[in-house]
Amino acid sequence: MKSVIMLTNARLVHQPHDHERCINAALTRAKGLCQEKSVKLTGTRESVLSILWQSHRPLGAYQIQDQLSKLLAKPIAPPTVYRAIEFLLDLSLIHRLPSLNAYIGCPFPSSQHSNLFMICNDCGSVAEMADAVLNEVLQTASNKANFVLQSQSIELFGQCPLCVLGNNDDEESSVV
Amino acid sequence: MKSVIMLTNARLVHQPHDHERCINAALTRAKGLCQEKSVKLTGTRESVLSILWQSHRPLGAYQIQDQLSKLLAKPIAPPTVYRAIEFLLDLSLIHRLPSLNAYIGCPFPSSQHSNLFMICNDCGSVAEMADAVLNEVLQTASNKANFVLQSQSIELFGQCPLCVLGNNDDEESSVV
DNA sequence: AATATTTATGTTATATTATAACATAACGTT
DNA sequence: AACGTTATGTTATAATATAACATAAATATT
Repeated sequence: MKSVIMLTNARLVHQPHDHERCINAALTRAKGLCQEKSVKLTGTRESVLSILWQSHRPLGAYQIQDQLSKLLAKPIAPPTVYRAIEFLLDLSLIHRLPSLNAYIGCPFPSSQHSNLFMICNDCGSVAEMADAVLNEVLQTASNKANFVLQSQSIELFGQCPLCVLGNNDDEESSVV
Repeated sequence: MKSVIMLTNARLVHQPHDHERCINAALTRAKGLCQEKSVKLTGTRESVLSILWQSHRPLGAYQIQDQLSKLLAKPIAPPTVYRAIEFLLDLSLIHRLPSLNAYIGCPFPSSQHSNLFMICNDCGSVAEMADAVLNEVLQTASNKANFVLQSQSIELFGQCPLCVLGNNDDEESSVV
């Protein structure tokens, strides 16, 4: 029996929505998780998380740096950014998308799940999905090869529903 | 009806074998494919492909550069390497592993297949697998989200059979 | 409260991966 | 041979990431 059949933020990502709720929910989750784990969500870390949640598009480390510098109104060096990223990655509050060298907020941290991402080649939006069936298939495939599966990175590239419909006129700005 | 149920080089990768055959087969396939497509497998390109086939471990661009410089006995600049890489990637003679910023020879180019890689965290070996069931599941997942799937990158990390058994003493050198 | 210890951040420098831009050479066609 | 095309050489630099050490802030210990 599986605890999770499927979990995704795809519908949310792929249609207009009250994005403030996404941001608030993410920050609330993060605070709870940090308390739970007795680690500190410092100002810098919270700022980076909040920056990553400004949209459903991933940001590169140096994009984060730019925004963090503006937000804090002082110059920020790369190590500061990468340290915050590392902290957030460790808690699974964010994910790294290896194909893009970019980072994105995780919509359901603390739930055990595979990281499947649907990346829109047009607008750059990224939706995450956890699918029990997929995990089983991957496990089965690994078993066949006597490979002991420890972690995985699944990136799907294509067109999101909005871009398929062509309604996504200004693709660089339309995805919140 | 599927043309391919499952295709993998996992058994080969994960056990001692006559690796010369791997190399020769890869070069032969490459020549055939290039002829077929009327493109040229120049010396540089063939050298890079051959370097990538020296083992079942991926190499970074600058590792390729080192080896290419030695092989050709003259200094090689990055663009030369990246051009050869691009050429080989376009023909699917090699793959890029985004998580590793590294490149590896493809054991079955010209067959339509998803790129699933099983990457050993211990010895660094990489086996490739094409699985029709997996592709279906990914297609289904995409459909559920109205996402039009165009391409994918699937990387599995874990322990290969040899490393699980602990027989892989010198892990850096044991995987041919 | 003062001190020590740990944790987080600042700072400087540099490693690693990848590409842009332009020059030259090799090749194929007429 | 002259031409256009394709491939490679060359130089410089962009983009991503980390090492190493210094300082500061927070927490614990006395």
